[in-house]
Amino acid sequence: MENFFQKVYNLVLQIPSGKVATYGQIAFLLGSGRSARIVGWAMKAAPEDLKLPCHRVVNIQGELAPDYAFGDKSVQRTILENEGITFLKNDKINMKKHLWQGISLTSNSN
DNA sequence: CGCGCGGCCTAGC
DNA sequence: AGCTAGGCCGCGC
Repeated sequence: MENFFQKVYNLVLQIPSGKVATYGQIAFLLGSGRSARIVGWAMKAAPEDLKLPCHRVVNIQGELAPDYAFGDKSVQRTILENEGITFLKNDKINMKKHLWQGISLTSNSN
């Protein structure tokens, strides 16, 4: 039985390069759309050895994590750009284009 | 072991 | 567009 955190890690690890997911989406997939905050906490509590692509996890507005997440917003942005993510002029991720929809409807194997 | 708070959020006012 | 309130779980005391 995995904890909520473990579930979060599992989902986040399933996010492919060039795609991004929102905390709310992940939380929803976990069965709790309100627990998006826990997802965020899971990021900070995520062990480095998991190589959790927390940079692919952003809020629903497409904004990057606060500066204290990666130490600097530019870092996360650079990583995402390297992943193929495109940004809007307002420094937000183009959610319309890169929002991860890998699970939701297709196959709920997990 | 139990209560309390805080958090990379979200929706509502 | 900015702030408050809200539901959830892990960690600290």
